[in-house]
Order: sequence, then C-alpha cells, then structure tokens
Amino acid sequence: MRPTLSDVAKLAGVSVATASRALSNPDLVADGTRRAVRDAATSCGYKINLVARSLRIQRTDTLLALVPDIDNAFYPRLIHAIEDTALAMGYAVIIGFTAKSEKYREAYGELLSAGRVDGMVVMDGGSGVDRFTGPQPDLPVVQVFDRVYGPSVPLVRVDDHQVAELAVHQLASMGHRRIAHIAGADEQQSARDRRDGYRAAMQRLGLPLEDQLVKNGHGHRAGGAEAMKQLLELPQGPTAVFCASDSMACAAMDVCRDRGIHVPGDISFIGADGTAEGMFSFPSLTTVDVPRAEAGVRAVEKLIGLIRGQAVAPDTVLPVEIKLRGSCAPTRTAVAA
Amino acid sequence: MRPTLSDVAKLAGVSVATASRALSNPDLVADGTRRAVRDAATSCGYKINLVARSLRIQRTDTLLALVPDIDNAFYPRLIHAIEDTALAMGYAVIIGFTAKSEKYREAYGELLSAGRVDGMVVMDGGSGVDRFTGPQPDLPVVQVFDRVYGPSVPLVRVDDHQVAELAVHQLASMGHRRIAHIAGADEQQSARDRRDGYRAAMQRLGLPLEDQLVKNGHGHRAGGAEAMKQLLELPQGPTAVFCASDSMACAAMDVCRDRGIHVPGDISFIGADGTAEGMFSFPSLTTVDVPRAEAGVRAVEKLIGLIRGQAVAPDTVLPVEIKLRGSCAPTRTAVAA
DNA sequence: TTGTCAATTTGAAACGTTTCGGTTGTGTAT
DNA sequence: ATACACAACCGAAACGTTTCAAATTGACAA
Repeated sequence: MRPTLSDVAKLAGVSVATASRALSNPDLVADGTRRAVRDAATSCGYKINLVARSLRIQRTDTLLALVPDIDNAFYPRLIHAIEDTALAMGYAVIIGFTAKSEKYREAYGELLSAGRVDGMVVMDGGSGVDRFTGPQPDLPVVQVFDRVYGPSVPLVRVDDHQVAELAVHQLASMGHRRIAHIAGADEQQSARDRRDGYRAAMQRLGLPLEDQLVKNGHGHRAGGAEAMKQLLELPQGPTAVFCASDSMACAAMDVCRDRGIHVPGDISFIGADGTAEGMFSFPSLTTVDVPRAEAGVRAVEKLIGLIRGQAVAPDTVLPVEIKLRGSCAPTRTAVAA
Repeated sequence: MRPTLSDVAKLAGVSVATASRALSNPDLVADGTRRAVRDAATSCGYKINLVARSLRIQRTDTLLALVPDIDNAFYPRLIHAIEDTALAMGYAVIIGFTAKSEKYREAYGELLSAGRVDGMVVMDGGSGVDRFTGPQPDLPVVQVFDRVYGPSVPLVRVDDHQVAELAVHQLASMGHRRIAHIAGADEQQSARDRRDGYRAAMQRLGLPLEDQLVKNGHGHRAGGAEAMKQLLELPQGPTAVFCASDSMACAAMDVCRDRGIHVPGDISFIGADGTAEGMFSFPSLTTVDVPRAEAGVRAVEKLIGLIRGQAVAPDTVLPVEIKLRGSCAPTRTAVAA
C-alpha cells in the first residue's frame, strides 16, 4: 500500500494537519517539526496524492489543449509554447488531438466539464460551437486562430486579411499581375479571410480578379497539388501563386517541378504560416509567417487569467511578417525593365 | 455552484447512493427511479466530478505518454495509435513532450507517482533510468523502441540490427560496395544498434568496412547534412549511403542536390523509419519502415495489461519492411553488366 | 396473521488531502 | 501571581464520489 499523509504523520509523531502544512506550507510550522516530517516522508517514500489534493482545493492545476492534428506542421510550435508557458506558471497540460473523429472532441470536452482540468485552449476549428453556451457558459476557454465559439470566448489570432495582402503586395511589387490563389479549408474562418483578403488586395491594386485564378486546395497537400494542376491547364496561367498554407504551396511547387516548370523562373510562390516544410523545400518558400509561439504564450496567459477570475481582452491580434526566400522572383518583364 | 450528486438526489427524491447507481450502474436500480434520476440530472445540468470519482475508485482511467519531441516526424503516427487504442479501451491520454528539458520529464514523472495517471508509455530515450527502481518499482510503465529502464520494464521494439541489414543488403544487391553510414544520436540504443547492424552486414558481405565511411549525424537534419559534407570530401567517396533516419537522409540528399550531385544517378540513399518526409522528398526516399502504429497499439495493450495486474511479455519485437522508392539505383557498373 | 425471500433503497464509511477554529504551552508585561 | 499575546499544533469537517452492510418494501406462501 502506498504511504499516505497519515502514515507520514504517525512516523513523525505529529498530526495529519501538521504533516500537511510541513510539506506544503513550511513557514507555518516549527523548524524541528518540518525536518521531522520531511525525513519521515522521504524515509517511507511518501508521494502526495494529487487527486485527493485536487478534490480538496477544487483545482487541478491542469490545462487542456485541443489540437486538430499532430501531423500538421502548423501546430508543434504552438503546442510547445503552450506547454512552456503553462509549466512555467505552474500548470500541467493535457494535449488532445481531435481531428480523427467527433468522438475525440467529446471525450476531451468531458475532461473540462467533469472538472479534470481547469480550462482549455482550443486550436480546433471543428464543431461543438454550442458546447459552452449551455447551463455553465462560464467554463474557462480560449481559442486560437479560429473563431468557433461565440464572441464571449476570448480569441488570440492574426489578421488574416493582412496575411493575404502582404503576399499579394509582395508579388505585385515584383511585377506579377496574374496572381492566383490556392485557398484553404472552407470551414475555417482563417481560410475564408485569406481568400477575401486576396480578393481585396487584387482589386485595390487593379489586378485581374478572375474566378478561375482561385482554386480550393482544402488546406492539405493533395488538394494543393490538384489545385495547381488545374491552374496549369488554364489557357493563360498565373505567373505567381499565393497559397493559403505552406503545405499546399510545397505540394504545388512539387507539381511544377514534375512538369519541368521552373520555380521561381517560370512561376513564383508565396505560402503562409511559416512552417518548417517551407524552409526545407526546394526552392525554399517565401511565406507570411504567423507568430505561433507568441500566440501560444498569449493564449495560456489569457486562459490562466480567466481561471483566476481576472478580466481578459476578448480579442488579441498579433502581427504577421513576410519572410522572403527563394520561391519568388521578379517577372521577366520586370527584370528587363 | 455546480450541481453535485446530492443535488440530483434531492431533486429526484432519492438518496445519494441510489442516484450514483442510477447513473453509473443502471441495472441495479428500478426503471422508474432510473428515469427520475436521469431527468433530474439533465434538468439541473449535472456533470460528474471525475476527480472525486477517481479518489474514490482509486483509478484515473488516464495514461501518460512521454514523447521526446513533437517536431520529430517519427512520433505522430505512434501517438495517434496510442491515443486511438487507449480511447477505445476506455482511457484518456496525456501526452508529455520531454525533449525541451529535464524539468519537463520530472514534471510529468510526478503525474505518475502522484497518482494522477494510472500508467505511462515512454518513447523517450532520455535519462531517468533509476526513477522506477526505488521504493515503488511496480508502477505500470511500458517503453517503446528504446530501452532506458531495466529489463523489468516491458518493451515494444523492432530489431534494429535487422533494419540496418535490410538496407545494406538492398544496396549491395544493386551492386554498391562502398556503402557509407550516417548514424543517429549516440545516446539512443536504437541508433547504436543500427550502426552495429551496418557493420555486421558489411562484414558478412565482404564489403569495405572503413571508419571514414561512418559519420555521426546525431539524428537530426543539421547533423545529417554535416556528415554528408564530410563524406563528399573523402578522396574516394561512397556510392551509396544508409542513414539511420529519414530526416538525416533527406538533409543529406539536399546537400547532394546543392552540389549538383545526382540522386540516385551518382549516389544512392536509403533511410530508416518510414516517415512522411521521405515520401515527399525529391527523389522520394527508399526506407526501412518501422511499424510505429502497431507499436503504439501493442504498447497500450501491454500497459493496460500491467495496470490490471496481468502478466505481460517483457519484450515484443515487431517486423520491419523495406520500402523501395526513387532514391536508390544500381551502380553504373551493375547496369552495364 | 406471520415468516421468508428477493428486489430496492439507504445511511454511513471511505478515498487522501487541506484548512477552519480551537487548544495548548511558552514567554512577557502588568 | 494574573492576564495576555503569540506561536505551534491538533481535531474534525469538507471536497464529491462509490460501495458495503443494513434496512425497507412488497409479494407470496404457510
């Protein structure tokens, strides 16, 4: 049987109350007693029972982080930041991957409503919108990058219109006019915003805004490749492509390579997100970098604020930044000029 | 205040005991009562308190999975399999990433010894060897792919000698004689085994076993690239390279491309692990595939067996398989012959 | 009526902490 | 001496479940 606090107390010749304080609130106890209790604890191999502790103090000091998919290169840095920040602030983190099925999301949702975690940060664009508008609407939840719950749930994000605008402006400044867009998964607000941002930027710059230049890549490699193939079949194809994610951009570049089309000589690419794939692709991918690490930090700070009953900003917008790499170049005409 | 079981009981006009059984052991209660309790529960928005439950039943139905790094392409599939299997068997999973620092590993280790989880599967080659040989050596732990604890801790793995042998034999059968090896992180048993396996296979086939043909790539991209550069500076370089991981192989291939060396025309590559990187590289990478999904399943089954006090096999060895792709080709002389 | 039995239900204990309110004992000021 | 302040400690309650052992109920046979 695992030794409990009362075993320790007996061994040290004090009451359970004193043993508890000696271990978790040492200043409230005399020096000798403290030492006696500590010695007793180590000598019998005492380990606190966190479950009992949680029940008593009504906190678990644990957070839940809901991520769609671990395979997606977008999330690791975000997850690391969340974990770092949480641990530094005294919380453990449970990470739940929900993309596989709705059952997963439910299973993890239970953890929150059943009090096994104190709060939750959601990076998951999936369903479940009304889960936290029921009888207990006040569970601590923060969402990152994608609004899925109502406005009462705080959000940390970037301005996705701006993401698209930066990309389009960069390409336009290199002389490109026929700029195509490969869009992300339609059910994600961020993907829709990037598409809208692309349209707005094209319009504002007076560039051709053709429906055939916009293809849906659904946010994954296969979709990106398929979209690129369609673009290449156009009678008058694009000279540059803005892809809503790096993974789609890499897949699209691979299609070009397979067909002997040179990047960036024949066609330029800009991705978005700033994931590792784009750094190791050939050529390396120009991208609009999304500050995922900072988003993770801010989200956790916000969440812990919520848990502690502090007022937190409902909407935090982080700045994005374009990273110029090898995948885009001026048009031939621009070079000639 | 969140409603508790006693609120539900009051509302339904029964005792707490009956309310509990109505919800968690419905067959032990009369039809009408069951319905009354359930109605009361939903009407007041009752959610069970899992912490209290865990304290009482002395189980958390939660497992801990320790992974070195989420950035490493090796682990996602393993993690998914673990999560799937665990959820299907009624357990939740906490995933802990430990590579960042020793503190992390300790923080997560606490969860196990403090009773917040029932058991742990370790995919982590780091230190902590003696953590489970103390006063409570009997905590349920299963390790995957890398032996770090004593033989009393069950292990699920592949035969890493065989991994290397498959690769070397494949290259030899294509006419290669000067086969180099880029090894993985020295502190991992599996990396050492692959190096030994490479040596054994070379020797058995009567191929040149030169120290200069073995470089340490430390298991990551940068190391792999560096190792490749050294190999290319050799007066008589290799015609083929077996890399202990796909990521090192991809980095090494990138080095070759940058220098205008054609793969597989000038030099062939075989990686190991079977991660996604190798599928999307150019050329696509021949690799010795490690059945990570199956390993995850077996590990969880084993762990739950341990938790339930069943006897489990101390050592499970899974088969590996070579996947032929575009990165290796017969030597010119072999082609000519 | 009484007794027997099974089907339901219940009170109370238990899980291992933390913490409130109260008691003890020591030393200091009166 | 008495009163008082204060530090150190302790008993017991509480957190919200589950479950044991006992009690209640109702049906039915003797």
